[in-house]
Amino acid sequence: MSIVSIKSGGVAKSHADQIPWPQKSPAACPINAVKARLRSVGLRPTRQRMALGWLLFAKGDRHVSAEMLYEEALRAREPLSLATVYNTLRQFSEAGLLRQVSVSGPKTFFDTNVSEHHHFYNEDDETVVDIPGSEIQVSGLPQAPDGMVISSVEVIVRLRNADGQETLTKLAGGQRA
Amino acid sequence: MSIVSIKSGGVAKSHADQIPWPQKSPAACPINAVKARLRSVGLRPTRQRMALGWLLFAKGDRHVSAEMLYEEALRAREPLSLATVYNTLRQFSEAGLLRQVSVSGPKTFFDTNVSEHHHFYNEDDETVVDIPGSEIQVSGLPQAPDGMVISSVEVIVRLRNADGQETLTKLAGGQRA
DNA sequence: TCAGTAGTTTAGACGTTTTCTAAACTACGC
DNA sequence: GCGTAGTTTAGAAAACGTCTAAACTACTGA
Repeated sequence: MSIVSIKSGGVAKSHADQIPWPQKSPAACPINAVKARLRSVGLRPTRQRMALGWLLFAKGDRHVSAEMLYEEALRAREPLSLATVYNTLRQFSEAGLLRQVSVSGPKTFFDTNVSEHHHFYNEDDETVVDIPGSEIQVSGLPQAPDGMVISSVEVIVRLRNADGQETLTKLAGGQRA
Repeated sequence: MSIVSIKSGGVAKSHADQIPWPQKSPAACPINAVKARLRSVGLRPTRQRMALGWLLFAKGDRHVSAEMLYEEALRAREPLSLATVYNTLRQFSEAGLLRQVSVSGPKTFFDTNVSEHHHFYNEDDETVVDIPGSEIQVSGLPQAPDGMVISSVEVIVRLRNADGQETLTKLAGGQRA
């Protein structure tokens, strides 16, 4: 549970920062870049972690759940188990390579963009999207309570269909009042 | 639905079991107030819903999970099933009597304060607390994407122990890298 | 290069949280 | 009261994630 130092400026910004990621330069071999990244955070570059790292980081910003990533890996003919996907997502998050997004749906989402930014959450289809740009600002942040320290600040903007269709559908559905 | 927002001023929530419905009008009997509330959102005032409504709304602002509320109801000698608690929490939320809090832990939390305010989430003991006061402000809110409408804006401030003890303990635990 | 070792993966069992099902029950209008 | 639609319920089942122990593998040092 330590997304530890994504923020708050100073602290131990893992070695990952030293390795510039989405490279345009064709010179740097992506495979080696993934390997270097894993090494830099103390994770052995196994076949499975390389494959997942590749899927996660080679496509720019992504919001994935364990199940989504697992299926993607299978489609890419990378045999691995679902347990490995769960382990890997957790390890990547703890290492600061990923960030967990606080949407309280049934699934846990991970974001490959660990820099400061915020999210739309579409309640109707349960998807997560970055809020574009960076105009959004949180001011008047409170002190953390005694003995505690702020580990992250997240803004979730929840969205619904404008016409409320989905909501009505849902209401009409199951055993509701 | 606007009897809702009772501001808690650091109130000691020790044994508020006897504290009656917090309201100005002495005429209205608390029981009837719950009943009226349920009726006003189109829910039949059954024994179970009355009991849960009472537990939820008679004590000021609360953050409850289904399990917590279920146990509380049992302690209060209100026989009902866990399924009813889940159904009721969902129905109350859909009716706007409660608000779901976006903390992506294993449990879903519901807040009896549906007015605009934000939360601390303690990652170490998985508790939710209101951010006191209302200095916190979100500016530069983006437009909702086409066809969508903003249903809520939530700020989650995640907290950790300052010394990182808990985190280290947890790390030492399972099968980590 | 090779063996030892510590870290990793895996299938499947398991735990927890939540939803579903179908039968019994109940609030409410007439 | 009666009928009916809305509710509740226990238990089954689903969904999500973690754990276990055995097999596997990347790395180290010789």
